[in-house]
Amino acid sequence: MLRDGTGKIQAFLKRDNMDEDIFAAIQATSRESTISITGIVAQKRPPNVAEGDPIPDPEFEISVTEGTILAVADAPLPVGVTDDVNVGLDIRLDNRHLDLRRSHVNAMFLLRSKVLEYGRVHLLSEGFQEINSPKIIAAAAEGGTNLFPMKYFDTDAYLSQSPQLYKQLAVLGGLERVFEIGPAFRAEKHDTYRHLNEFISFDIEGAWMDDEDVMGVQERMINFIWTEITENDMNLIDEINKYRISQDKEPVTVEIPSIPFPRVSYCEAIEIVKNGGGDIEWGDDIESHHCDIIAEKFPGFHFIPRWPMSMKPFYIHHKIEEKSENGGQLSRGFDLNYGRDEMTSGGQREHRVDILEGNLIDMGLDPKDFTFYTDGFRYGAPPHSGWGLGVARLLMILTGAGNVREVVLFPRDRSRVTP
RNA sequence: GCCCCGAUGGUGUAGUGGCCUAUCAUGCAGCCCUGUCGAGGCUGCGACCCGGGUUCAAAUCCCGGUCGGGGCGCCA
Repeated sequence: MLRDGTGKIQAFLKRDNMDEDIFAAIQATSRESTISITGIVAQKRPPNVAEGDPIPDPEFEISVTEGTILAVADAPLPVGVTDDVNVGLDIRLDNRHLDLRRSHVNAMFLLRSKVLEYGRVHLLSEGFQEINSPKIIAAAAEGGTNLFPMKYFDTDAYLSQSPQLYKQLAVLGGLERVFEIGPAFRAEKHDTYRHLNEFISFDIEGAWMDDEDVMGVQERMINFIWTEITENDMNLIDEINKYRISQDKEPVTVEIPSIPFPRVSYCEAIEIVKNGGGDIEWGDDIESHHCDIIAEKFPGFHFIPRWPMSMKPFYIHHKIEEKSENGGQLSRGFDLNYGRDEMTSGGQREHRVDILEGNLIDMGLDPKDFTFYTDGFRYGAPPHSGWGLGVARLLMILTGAGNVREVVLFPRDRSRVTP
């Protein structure tokens, strides 16, 4: 059996058709060795089937006349490419180059490429342009998460944890609608199925748009991706499902999510969690176990808009008249969840520099420490909004992967920096 | 950072104090057969994470280490 990037086909060897030495060499070579063959493509002899059973579609094979062994594979293989045995994720990742040869793994990465392609196509169609922002930065672009420090010649620098500031500066500069697909680095010691220390973030930012506008962009983009996959790429889903069925796992289905996605405001979400028996109060974060309760009612994509301002970063916009029933200030920040998992966080940004500085003070921060951010807003700024989406998390939904590591080529987590 | 769990041939596993010179599958080696088609048959190869301890006896119990898994926090 031969396999290359485009599929697999059986090569039929017969002593009479070829040189005896070549026949013996190919017969004797190890699994996964790389060979080149010359031969005639022919329809296979039909298999014997029991009476009454349908005759399968004709298949093709190559009747080999010549061949060369290009590279011999060592044996045994550290991970079986065609073996029936299940292999642990850690061993697979140590040998990712072999793991990728497994057809369902290969299919997952083809699908990943398609998701990025369709996302791009859709954003371009809505007038967004692709940008690239620096990943080496001098200071935090966004509060909260820990940064990886690095040496930049003689000064200290960090790996960027978000393109947030730079995509905003691009919008302020008049690029109006921008998006970026790029890496983000977070020095958090988390260890879960949905976190990595390096991940690819799908980010957009648009001028003259509010939070509702960019939620619209997002749901249309996701709807477009799902639609295109349904129309063009079900062969990849089938390949994944063939494997899943062999492992007694439920096959994945691709159901195009209808738009608009439900909006479950933060205040409603709190009520749902409370009514579902969760211990939560207005002003608390909605934690994973709370999301489980919400997901019972909203198992698919759903937005959670209008978080309390106190829980969102200083750069999120708020309208002073938008308060909760208990008088708490609401914001224009939102999340997009799928079931229990957070896919996106975004919102309308604060474009007024005096309010930006007021937000910092309200949060107990010193505006002097954030001039790298606020200085960009001193010369006029349009209202604008945006979001960041975890690409691997989206892929988890489509592929049924239980871990983001499955859909990231060479994942970087707390305990893995190789290969 | 917190809580829980695990480590047996290359890979995935069975085994909870003596029945283990350790199970099964896959793999590997050799042979036979074969238009077989991720084939079939036979024979063989290959493992109890490391260091201490308890015990007449440890894969199995205890302690420490290393590595890994799951959950939480935080987030995308």
